[in-house]
Amino acid sequence: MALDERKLKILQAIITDYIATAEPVGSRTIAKKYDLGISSATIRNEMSDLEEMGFIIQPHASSGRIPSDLGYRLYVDKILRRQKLGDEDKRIVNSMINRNVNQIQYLMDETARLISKMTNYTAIFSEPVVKNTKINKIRFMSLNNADLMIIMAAEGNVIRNKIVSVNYMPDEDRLYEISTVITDIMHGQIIENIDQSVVDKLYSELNGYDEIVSLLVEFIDEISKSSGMGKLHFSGTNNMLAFPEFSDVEKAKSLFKTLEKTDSLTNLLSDNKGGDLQIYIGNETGIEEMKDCSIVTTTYEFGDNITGTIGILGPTRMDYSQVVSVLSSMVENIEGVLNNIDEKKKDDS
Amino acid sequence: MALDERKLKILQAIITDYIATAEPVGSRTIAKKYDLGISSATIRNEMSDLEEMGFIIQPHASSGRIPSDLGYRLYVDKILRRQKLGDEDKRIVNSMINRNVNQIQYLMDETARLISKMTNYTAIFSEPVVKNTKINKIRFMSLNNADLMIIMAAEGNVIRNKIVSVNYMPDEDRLYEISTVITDIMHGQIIENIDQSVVDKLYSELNGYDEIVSLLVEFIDEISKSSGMGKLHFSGTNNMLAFPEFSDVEKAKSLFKTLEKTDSLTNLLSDNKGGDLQIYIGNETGIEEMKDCSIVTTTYEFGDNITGTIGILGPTRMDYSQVVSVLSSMVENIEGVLNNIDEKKKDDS
DNA sequence: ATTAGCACTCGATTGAGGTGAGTGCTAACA
DNA sequence: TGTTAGCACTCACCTCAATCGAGTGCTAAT
Repeated sequence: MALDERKLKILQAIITDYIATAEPVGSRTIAKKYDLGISSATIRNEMSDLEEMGFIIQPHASSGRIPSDLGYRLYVDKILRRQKLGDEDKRIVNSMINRNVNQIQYLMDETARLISKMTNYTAIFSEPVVKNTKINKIRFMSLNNADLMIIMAAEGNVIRNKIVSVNYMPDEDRLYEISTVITDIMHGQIIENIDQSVVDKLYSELNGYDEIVSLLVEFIDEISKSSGMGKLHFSGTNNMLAFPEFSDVEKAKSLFKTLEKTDSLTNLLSDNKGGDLQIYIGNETGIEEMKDCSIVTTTYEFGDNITGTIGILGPTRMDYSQVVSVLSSMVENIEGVLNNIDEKKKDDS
Repeated sequence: MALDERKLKILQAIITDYIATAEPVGSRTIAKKYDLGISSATIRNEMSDLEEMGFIIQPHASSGRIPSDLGYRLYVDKILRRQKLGDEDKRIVNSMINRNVNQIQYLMDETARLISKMTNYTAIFSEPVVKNTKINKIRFMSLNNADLMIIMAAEGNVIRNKIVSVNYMPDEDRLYEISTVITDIMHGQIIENIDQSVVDKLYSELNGYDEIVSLLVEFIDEISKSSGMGKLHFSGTNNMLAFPEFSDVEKAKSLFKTLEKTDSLTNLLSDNKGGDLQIYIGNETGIEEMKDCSIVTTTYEFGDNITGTIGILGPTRMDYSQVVSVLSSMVENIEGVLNNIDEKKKDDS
């Protein structure tokens, strides 16, 4: 059985309608609402074929059809075309991004909020991963005579800090000198690749400050060991409650629980090895509780390193065309900003 | 009509049962389950009185009674006695707190998570408020030749930082000198009280660095102006979905929406002017969407300054005795830790 | 190949009883 | 005079059957 033009059009009509209504779509509805020039009976025949091919499903005999995961997949692969963002949206995105050029964390947070507002789905992003990036500077700041804050700045203004307790606290000037020495040694080093030779060098050049060096090494170690992906953040999870798919509180609760223990989700997101958008439909997510959900992910990067993943979570009947266009424009914009920072960094002495 | 011992006992039985079941409580249930030595008919008479006095409500004629806001209020004021935490809980709390002694933000976050886990309600806390506290140190860190990070450490290891763009970037040594001068001027100043004379002093002693000084002043200004209360954080909002009160998705959605726009909630929390626990029952919250919820709040403080509020949100029929005991023990523990930090600070030169 | 027509299916809605938990009232009792 | 047993009554909720209607599959005509 061939998947001709007409079948595709009918499938598209079913998906479009189902995205809007969340109700099974019948042949008559399509004949009336979508101007295909054929009667409901013909559509019925075609639908019967589409069902046999696995693109649509009848929830129960004698009800309309809903798209299957495979149907969405076909839609995404064959039919979906990227739309451009509207002017209004563009304006909002730009103003948001310009206000936050300096801090990636904020930028991502705001981006997620914006995405969830624009799409009414849930935005997910992983914190920028630091371990693949280069160290820029290390500084110390004594908070009192026992607590010392270690501050690390990495590529792209990514900041990490930790407060540690020390037995012996050097005075401020000495701390500054130490941090200068350390920065000299570590500047430009890729965090993950720091090995014993670097550590040895730190110890030998900073004789008498073994305590601080060992705390620093521990700090770097923690960052390096932190799982391949940063912590996940969500925005607009409440939006999920608006979908009839989750009008059953039990279902909503189980979804939220799944979102909370993030490991499986983290795996999913880290699956995207850079490059283009990735779309997981229904069971393709591999997560039982998300069989009625789809996730669209993409990565944002700068320099030579992938820094994080960003994605949109919605019901399987989500408006893929909107989601794809929003997501890709956002990433484009973010990367523009990040690369600007990157340029500036390269000028640095 | 007097509120005698027996009426109180009946009220307590109604509340206890309703907390457990979320179902209206009838006279026969009480006669059977609670050993009050009187018949259901007598209880009915007493319940009729209690209703007349406004402590309980009949959702519809001929159903059991449920406690009114006033009833819970009476319960909280007259009947409630603090319980002690169990040993297991104590162990968990202590190990959590010891792992996080250094960073208040983390400490609060973990505390909230713990509270929501222990109670199955929702924990709320406001970020420590900095503006009433004293500045400890100011440092700068150049990230590249255009971006400068300003770091402020305040009392109790509260850290704030901001990345700003500068036209002229002094070299590292000079930045260090500048920060030393600034710290000399500002150390010990209460953020909110910084006035023009201090600002003038900064400008005059740092001739030639007007740009950086003005950015610093702006930064301090932002912190000082930031509303009287820090950003709100939640933990365990999903727990609310488990309560039959919110088995209607619409209700859950409206509650979550309310939590998102935090202004009214912030007002409520900041109402607690230090001191003891405060309990808002149902409409006492003054928030329409929370008429079925109660909030128990308290403040944690150290030094001479109130630093933040922490609270528990649950349905009006929440287990007040548990909530109160958990909350007060947690705060006791937190304050123990914070005051330790404080001690250390005082030793600082 | 397409369409109109028709019988059929089955989920959703509606309405009528029935059920049971609970009340209020009254009269009897200690 | 406070307490209790008994009884009629109320009302949310459940169940079951009838009905409705959106939708299908099949067949025969175009």
